[in-house]
Amino acid sequence: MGATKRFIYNQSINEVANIAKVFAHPARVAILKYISEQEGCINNDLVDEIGLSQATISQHLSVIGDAGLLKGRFEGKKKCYCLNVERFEEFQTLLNSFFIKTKTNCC
Amino acid sequence: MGATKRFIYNQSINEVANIAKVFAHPARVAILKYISEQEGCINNDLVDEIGLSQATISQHLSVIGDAGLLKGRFEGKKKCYCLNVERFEEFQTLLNSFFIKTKTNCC
DNA sequence: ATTTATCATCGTAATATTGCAATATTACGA
DNA sequence: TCGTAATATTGCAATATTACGATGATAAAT
Repeated sequence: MGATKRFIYNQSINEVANIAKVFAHPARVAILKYISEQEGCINNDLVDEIGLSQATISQHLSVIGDAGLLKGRFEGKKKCYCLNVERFEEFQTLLNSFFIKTKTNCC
Repeated sequence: MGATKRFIYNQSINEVANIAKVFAHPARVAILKYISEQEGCINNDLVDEIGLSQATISQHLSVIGDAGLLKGRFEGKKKCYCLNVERFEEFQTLLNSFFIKTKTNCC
C-alpha cells in the first residue's frame, strides 16, 4: 500500500509520468525558467531568487539533474548549471506526442 | 516544513506545475490513454484494464476531473467519461509554450 | 594555515500522495 | 420498494515528497 505500482504500467506510460514529475513542482519549474534566462554561470543565485533554502534548492536541482536536464560545470567553487537542451527537447517531444496520440477520439 | 510553498511562485509557474502534476502519475496517464482509445462509454473497464482497485481508480479520475479534463455523462448507472479535448489542448499549449520559452539560452 | 564562499548530503519533521477495504450513494430493473 | 450494479467517499496505513538545519567537502582568498 502507499507506493505507486509502476510495474503494472508499460514503459511508455511510466516515461510520460516520470517526465511530468520533474515539472510537477513549482520550484523546479522556476529553476528551469531562471536557468534559461541567465547567460553563463548561475550559482546559488537560485537561493536568493526563489527563496528556498540552499539545501532545498540543491535537492530540486538533483531531481532535475537526475532526469538528465542539466549540464553542470564547476568554475572554481561555483557550479555553472545550464540546460541540456537536447534532453529538454526530447521531453518536449515525448510529452507532445502523448498529447497528440491521446486527443484523437471522443464520445 | 514539508508543504510546497506555492505562494512564493508566480501564477504562470504554479500553473505549469499543476498541469504537470496531473500527468505525474502513471495511473492517470494510463486512464487518459485508455479513455482516448475507447469509443463511447467506459465504466469500470478501467479497474480491470489497469489493475488498481475501484476506489483508487475513482480517486485518480477525480484528480483528472478536477483539472477539467473530463466530460462525464451518466448513461443509466454507468458513467461515461470522455476527454475534454478543449481543455486538454489548453494544457498541451501551456506546457508547450513553457518548453519553447525555456529552451532559448544556454551556456 | 585559516578563513570564507559554494554546493552536496544527511537526518529529520511536516505534509502529501497512493492504495485499499469498508461504506455510502445513485440509478436501474424486477 | 428491494435488490443489485456502478461509482464515490471515507478512513487509514504505507510510502513519497518537501523543506530545512547541520555537517562535510572543496577551492579560492587572505
